[in-house]
Amino acid sequence: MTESSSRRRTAAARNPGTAPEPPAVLPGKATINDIARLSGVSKKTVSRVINNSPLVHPETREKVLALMKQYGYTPDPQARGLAFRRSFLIGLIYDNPTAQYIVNMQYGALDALRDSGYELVVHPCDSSREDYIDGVRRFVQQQKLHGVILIPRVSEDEQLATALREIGVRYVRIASVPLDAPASMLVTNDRQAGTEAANYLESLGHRTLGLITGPRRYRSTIERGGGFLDGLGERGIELPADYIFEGGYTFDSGVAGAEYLLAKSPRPTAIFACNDEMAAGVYKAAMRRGLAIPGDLSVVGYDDSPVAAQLWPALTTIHSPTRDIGRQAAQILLADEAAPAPLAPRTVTPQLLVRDSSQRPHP
Amino acid sequence: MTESSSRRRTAAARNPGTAPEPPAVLPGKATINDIARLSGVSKKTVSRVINNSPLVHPETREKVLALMKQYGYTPDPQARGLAFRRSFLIGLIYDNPTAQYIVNMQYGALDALRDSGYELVVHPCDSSREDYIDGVRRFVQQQKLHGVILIPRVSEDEQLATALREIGVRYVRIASVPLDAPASMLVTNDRQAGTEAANYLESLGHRTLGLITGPRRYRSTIERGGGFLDGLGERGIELPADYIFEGGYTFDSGVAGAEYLLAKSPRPTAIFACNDEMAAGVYKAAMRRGLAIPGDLSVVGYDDSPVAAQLWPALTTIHSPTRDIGRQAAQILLADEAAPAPLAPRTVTPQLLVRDSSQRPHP
DNA sequence: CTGAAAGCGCTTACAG
DNA sequence: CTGAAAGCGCTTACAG
Repeated sequence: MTESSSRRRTAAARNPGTAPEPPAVLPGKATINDIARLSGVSKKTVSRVINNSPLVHPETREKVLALMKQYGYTPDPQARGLAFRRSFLIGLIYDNPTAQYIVNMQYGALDALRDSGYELVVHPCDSSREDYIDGVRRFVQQQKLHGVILIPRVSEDEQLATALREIGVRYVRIASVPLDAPASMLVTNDRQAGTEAANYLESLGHRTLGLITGPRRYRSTIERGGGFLDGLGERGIELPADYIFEGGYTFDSGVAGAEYLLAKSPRPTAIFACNDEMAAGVYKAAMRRGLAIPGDLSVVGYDDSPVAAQLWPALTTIHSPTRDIGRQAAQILLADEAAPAPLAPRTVTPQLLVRDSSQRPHP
Repeated sequence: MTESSSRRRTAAARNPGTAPEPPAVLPGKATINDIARLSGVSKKTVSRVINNSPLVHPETREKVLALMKQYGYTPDPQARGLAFRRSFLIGLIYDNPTAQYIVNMQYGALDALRDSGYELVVHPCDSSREDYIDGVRRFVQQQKLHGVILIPRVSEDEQLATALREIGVRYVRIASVPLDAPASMLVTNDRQAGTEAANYLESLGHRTLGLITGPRRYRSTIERGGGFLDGLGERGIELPADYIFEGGYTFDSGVAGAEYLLAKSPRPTAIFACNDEMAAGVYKAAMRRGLAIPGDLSVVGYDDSPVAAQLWPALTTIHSPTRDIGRQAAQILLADEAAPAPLAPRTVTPQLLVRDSSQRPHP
């Protein structure tokens, strides 16, 4: 009864022997001391219950759990954090990908964090700046994060991964190739998805195709475009180098790529753009030339961003289950550290989503 | 020297008299005790420096500040939080607005939080659920948030605001009308922007116009659409009720609204859609009918979402400085509580952004 | 202007 | 299986 917090308590709570505890909530929020006193055990035992220690008698556990529930007790994350020397926060680190991608990732991560006591802290950064890794390091150390999720393109940066390893924080890298130990990777099989796009267009009958890639320095570019070329190759179609345009994942670069490709002879009957923004640019270029989509030109994008459904005709594209990926990433960070590491990285394969921008070419 | 942390320190650090302190970092992170010991004051004085107390001798302050800098010391937010009984986290609470809107808001808020020691925690929720306020309450109380930012539509919910007031957490509501005390409001003058759209279309010469609104239950709908009607009225144009369609802020509702309006006689020569998604739907309906934009139909949207620039022709729309709004919202939450409350709410007026989807009507 | 003591709500290390 | 003591890194309340 010398615990300071007991001063705030009601008389009933102070004299556990006199009357049954009222189900009413305590004034102010209950603490571990309150639960300990009410259940007649030490706070260390309550702590064991909180932390799922096996070293608690089942009956004791039940009693403590019941009281915690009755009083709506949840441990204070700050106090736990101080004692644990780490917080109950997960960081999401990214450098300016699509808004929808970020948001879906956040929803997914939060799906996994719900009711876990963990929360999500967002940290956008500019990976083109020399000192961005310092910024991430400060963020992680200052907040003593429990773990971080890295999404492309920061996920592709080995220097960042090295810095995080030095700090000793756990992380998950979401990328299109296994860049790290399986336990800290979540692979999106962009190559396979690119192949699927190729197979689909070939099966429609297209033989003259164009490809608009992303910037060469991104792994996703290599995988998406490479998979597309693989797929065509397997089906006996060789895409000449001058039917490949390196875009910048922007709308304008999509316009430029399409202008270039549509001026070629023979003109491609189908274009695969490695993201939807560039595919929207292809629409613009095609329409300006009076080419009908999909009548004169089939277009396939990548990402299934909001614009894909809002273009007319609606864009055939590759759908990546981003929310699900976010959920898995957070789950990996929450998983028991003692669990055995997986032998192979978890892998997700995006799927082709056929809409209205693709059909057989003119005979 | 009986502070436990001193055990970890180097001999040099333990004997401040013997040699000048090395600029080298301490093993592990420096704590308030280290800084206190090194500067020869009590940790309470260091605490005063941290908290900008005026009750510190300038020389003392300088010395402490210098040591803090030399050792890269930053106070532990968890420890401060535990002692302060609140955290250094700002919550962003929202219910499924546009991805770009959320992301811009996050960027803006983080602009303001940079180097402040505060971080941003995101909390999407589903305001159509009965118990969503409980979820927010738990989030705020559990994390002992320093403040929260509410964006539409949760910002329009009086019950939520009441619950937050009861908890005693500060909040900023971003909404199109002043729903609360000026100190906790950030108003986007959607009405004025709607009027601007009307003035613009009238000045181009349009006399037969159509309006596609959002759901009636949103304040933004009332303001955007109302402002548009105001603007037309001021210029002597009365929009008949059957030239107004209540949409749902979705692409499909935009299609439906345009199908309806374009079937009318006389056919409107211009349509104002209260968000860009619905405007994209107008494009689809117009194109299906073989109507050229802007030749046969001018279209104005609202939001300046990514799709606006990616449509063809590029969409004339209303641009709201969302990132700036996010920055201001966070600044309000960080501002000194002792500062005098503003007499009028801060107000931001979105601006018309003319692109290629609007021109004079056919003669 | 400065400091010693007690406390915030938890956990670790040790003992039984 | 359980607990008393000390500690995590700060601040409050009090005293001078």
